[in-house]
Amino acid sequence: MVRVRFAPSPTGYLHIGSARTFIFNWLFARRHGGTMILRLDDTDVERNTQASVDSIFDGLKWLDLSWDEYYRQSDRLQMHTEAAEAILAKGLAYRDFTPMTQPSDDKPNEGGAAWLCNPEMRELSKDESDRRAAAGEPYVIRYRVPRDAGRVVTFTDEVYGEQSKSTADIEDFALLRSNGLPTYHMASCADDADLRISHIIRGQDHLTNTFKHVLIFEALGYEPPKFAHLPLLIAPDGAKLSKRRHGPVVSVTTYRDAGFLAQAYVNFLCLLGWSPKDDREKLSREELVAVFGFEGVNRSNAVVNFSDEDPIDAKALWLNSQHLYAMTIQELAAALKPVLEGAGYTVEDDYLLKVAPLIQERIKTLNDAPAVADFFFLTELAPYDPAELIPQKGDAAMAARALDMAVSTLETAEFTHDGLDAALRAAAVELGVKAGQMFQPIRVAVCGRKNAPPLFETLEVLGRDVCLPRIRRAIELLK
RNA sequence: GGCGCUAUCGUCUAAGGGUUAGGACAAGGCCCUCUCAAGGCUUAAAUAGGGGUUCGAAUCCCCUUAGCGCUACCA
Repeated sequence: MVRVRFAPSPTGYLHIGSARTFIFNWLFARRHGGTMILRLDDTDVERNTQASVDSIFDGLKWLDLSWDEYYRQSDRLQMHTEAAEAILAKGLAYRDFTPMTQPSDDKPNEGGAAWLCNPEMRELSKDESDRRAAAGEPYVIRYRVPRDAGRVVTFTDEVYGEQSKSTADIEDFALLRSNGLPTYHMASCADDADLRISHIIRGQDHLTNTFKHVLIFEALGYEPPKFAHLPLLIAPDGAKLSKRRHGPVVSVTTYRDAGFLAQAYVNFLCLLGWSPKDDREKLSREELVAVFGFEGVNRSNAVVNFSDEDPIDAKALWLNSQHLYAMTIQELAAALKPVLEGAGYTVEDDYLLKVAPLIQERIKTLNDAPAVADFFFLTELAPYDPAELIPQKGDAAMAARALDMAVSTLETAEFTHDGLDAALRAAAVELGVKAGQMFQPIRVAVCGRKNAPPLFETLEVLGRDVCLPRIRRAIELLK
């Protein structure tokens, strides 16, 4: 039975790297008919915030990612503490009464040898330890990492393969803090054991921590789950993504607010550090579930490509456009409606259904829609430069003639794609100008700009009652 | 400093002993075309460096270099 968990600590917004970790867990669970667990690792009371919890839920909701079970570590503290006490009772851990060092002078062992343990505390007699604890002296419980036998801790990572580390290189890490709260290592392992997690899928920054976790599982008398570590997402400068250094690009809500489709963003994130091993780039959620596996996961960190000028990875944008093109008109219209309304336009469903196909392959994000489709919704066109009405290799007089001809043609033409096509082309021939020279002034008159969807469809959707006044107005502007 | 991990076009990646080292994004060009897109074709662009092993190495081994991670009573 596959049971996986995503265990963020609620100390910030939902980071895109965290989102990717959730997605890989989720994909793995869905692929194997397993259980997805969301667990808030909130043992650090100093740094947890409700705002962060909200941001995590917000982000996951937008990405449309679900979970089957939900826990908070803060609700399970007693179990963690008991687990730590049990390890102490077994003699596999000991009390360390060393006063907490000041957080200010904490450059970790810079230049020096690795800190392993304080032998005085490690070798404290049980009587002495019990006496001092009973007297109320504060202490932390440390794991007594086996040192004598030259032991090597090993595990097999599903992504990184065989891993081993000598216990001589593992320090006596803390299990329980002097305030009685468990450390991350303790709480995480106790929960993973208690929740019968089958696969721990998490960032590679935990790869070396895993040796400690294997030791804890062992002390707990629990067979360690399988581990799969994921390469990290990093910035173009090689540093890990941080809000302070890199800004909003690290937060998933940024992409939601930029008009991304959740499925496209999920697709993009999956392609960072994982590959389906064929040449597919655009994959639907179902396709991802069908092919996701650890064999496709890379071992080197992936760069999210952004810059100050282009804050969003170009490939993410391209993938989004691919998903946009793949949508049905109904789906597209539904996604577009709130965006268009947000821009202040009144949007009728039937009308939107006709507009949507015309802008579908002209937008890369939903947010592009208001600018691309404005003339479909504006009662009065925004001011434009009348010079735009003048076609290539033409002059104002030619533009005026074309527009005059357009008016008379459109007064009687059948307002369908084919009808307009035939009528306007015939008009161009009659005028003795190229089709493009005829169409360009009309396009600008009707759309207010040179770049727009194909003319006949556009006129058809807009209708005669909107087109004729706009063209007459353009003729005025030309004078 | 110690320990661990990693290294293919600018970026995401494929190839895991024998390939002209493939694809995608981005960039350039051409085609299509009523503009813009979309689409098609195309150009440029990579195995970090050095040693081995082998008939043959991007691929296996070692060293160097670089990057990242861990080295907290953070997670």
